[in-house]
Amino acid sequence: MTNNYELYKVFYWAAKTGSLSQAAKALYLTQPSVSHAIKQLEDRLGLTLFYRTSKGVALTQEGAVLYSYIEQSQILITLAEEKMTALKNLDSGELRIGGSDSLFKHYLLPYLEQFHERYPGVKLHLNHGTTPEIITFLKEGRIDLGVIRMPIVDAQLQVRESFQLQDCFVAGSRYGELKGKVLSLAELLQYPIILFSRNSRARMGITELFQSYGHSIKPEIEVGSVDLLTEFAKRGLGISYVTRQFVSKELEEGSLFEIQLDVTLPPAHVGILTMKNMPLSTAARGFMELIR
Amino acid sequence: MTNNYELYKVFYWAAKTGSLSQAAKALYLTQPSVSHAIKQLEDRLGLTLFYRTSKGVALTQEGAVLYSYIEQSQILITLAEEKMTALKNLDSGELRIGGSDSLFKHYLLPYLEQFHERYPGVKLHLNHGTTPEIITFLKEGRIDLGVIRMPIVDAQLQVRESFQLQDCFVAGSRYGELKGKVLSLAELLQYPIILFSRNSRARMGITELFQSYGHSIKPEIEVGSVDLLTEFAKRGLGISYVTRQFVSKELEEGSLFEIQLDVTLPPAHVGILTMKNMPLSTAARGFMELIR
DNA sequence: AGGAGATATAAATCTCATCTATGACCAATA
DNA sequence: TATTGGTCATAGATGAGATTTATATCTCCT
Repeated sequence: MTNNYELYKVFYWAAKTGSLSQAAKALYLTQPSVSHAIKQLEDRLGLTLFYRTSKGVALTQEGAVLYSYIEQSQILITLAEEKMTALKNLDSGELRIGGSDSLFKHYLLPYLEQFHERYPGVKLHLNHGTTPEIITFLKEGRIDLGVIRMPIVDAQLQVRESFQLQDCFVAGSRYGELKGKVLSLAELLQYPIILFSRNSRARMGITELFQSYGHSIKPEIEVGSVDLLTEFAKRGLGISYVTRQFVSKELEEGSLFEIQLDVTLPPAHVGILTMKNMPLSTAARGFMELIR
Repeated sequence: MTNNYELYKVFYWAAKTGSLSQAAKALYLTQPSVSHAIKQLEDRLGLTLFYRTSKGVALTQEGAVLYSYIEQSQILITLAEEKMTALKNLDSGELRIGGSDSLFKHYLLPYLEQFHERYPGVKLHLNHGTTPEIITFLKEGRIDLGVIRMPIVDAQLQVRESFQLQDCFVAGSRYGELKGKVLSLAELLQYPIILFSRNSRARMGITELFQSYGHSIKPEIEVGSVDLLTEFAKRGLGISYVTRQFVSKELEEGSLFEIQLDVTLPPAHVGILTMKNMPLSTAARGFMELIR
């Protein structure tokens, strides 16, 4: 059955308008073309589909049966095309991003707001998780892009470096005497240290750094969120290792201050992860462009 | 939007099989052809529909949305094609016949039985009515064919003469003395006559016939069905004017006998009516062939 | 390293959908 | 009754584009 589905479109319009000429107009064809197409369909099906009269065409019984099916089919295709246009124009669709809590809150939020304002039809799905989880989500196709702390080495992933983050140690008024001083790592370790929980990338980074200088950093307190790091430091429970940009408000208002060190803490980068060799959804592409 | 719906068929199979090569096989095309078609569809929609991998293709988010619509659409087309095949083969469909009660019962019944046995999937619709009603039904497209008593003159109708009917006068044992005799019309009119009701064709025919011989026939009793004509004659209420073929059983068993006349009653014909210049449904064509 | 599978690309081919031109038919006018 | 304006059908010419063949590229698996 090498049926050309194009014929059904012609049939649909002929039946709908009750006129081959009108169908031709609707399809931007000529009347003989439509006439020929209908004849072809009739030949292939082995049935007469229309009565031809001097003022148009009318469906036969059998044509009417066919129409009841084809009409639905055509409506679905029309809906599909509308949906596709909507997806293309970002009037519809969804954007699924994976990232850590803190990155969402402190880094992505303004972009997400901006994106949502510009494309209110696109649904946002934010998936929180650790870096390995994010990568798994990405590989399983459950998110369109991941936002994580660099570096990442994975052959399947496309990485785009974005924003630069600077980590630092901060304290509250309880340790006010340290303001303005420059501490060595050994001196710093005299004070109670508050770090993010063990499995985070920032934690791993700072642990390695201290080791490379011959020190071992053991936190007094371990917490599970950036907010708690900030809160604990403010209340004088210790010195927190945080990302400077994530506490800029506290630094400005003076509820926290940065501890100067005699070594330079290496900057970290935020990386935007996508699957290599896989096309981005239109929504994801739109978002990538926005944060460029 | 000069969208070739054929592309959706290709898309459907590519998505369904998850492989352009397999889709090509299913569609009796080559792989490059399918590859090209998909690319074209993607270009027209402005969206990427598939991820290409080394072991086939997989739908993108947007492709999956499209598929949800197209799948339904294609299924409907498949169903439509199956239905059309069934209609063509008379595994399905309906046959709508209009006719008089007596013609159905005495003339059409065996054909209808035969037709139903041969094409059990075709539904039969029998519409009873007078000749003018039948013609109206036909012109309104409510029946496929009409079975009526000839003659009919109507430019819009196609008439096919069929069976020949012979009308005659019959009586029961009450008038046994007439058996074997040959009566003139005048003699016949001495007896009470039972005729079919005024609007029937048979009634009009016999009235005209008597008039052409200078007589006027006025029935003692008028009835509305052939069955009553028979019953009344049997019970001796008068002499009924009936179609010989419709009372063959009674003539055989002797409960009625035919009255011989000195004039010949003209035979009537059964005509099969269809609309001129309008294609017959497959079912109707099948039936016409059967009763040839 | 090589083979077997997948898809992509390029250029040549040829089908067949479409067009123009015309005919035939019908209905409603003048 | 002839005319006009609408319908669909038919025939032949044409050209766009679908399809094919041949080849490249890539990935996975042995």
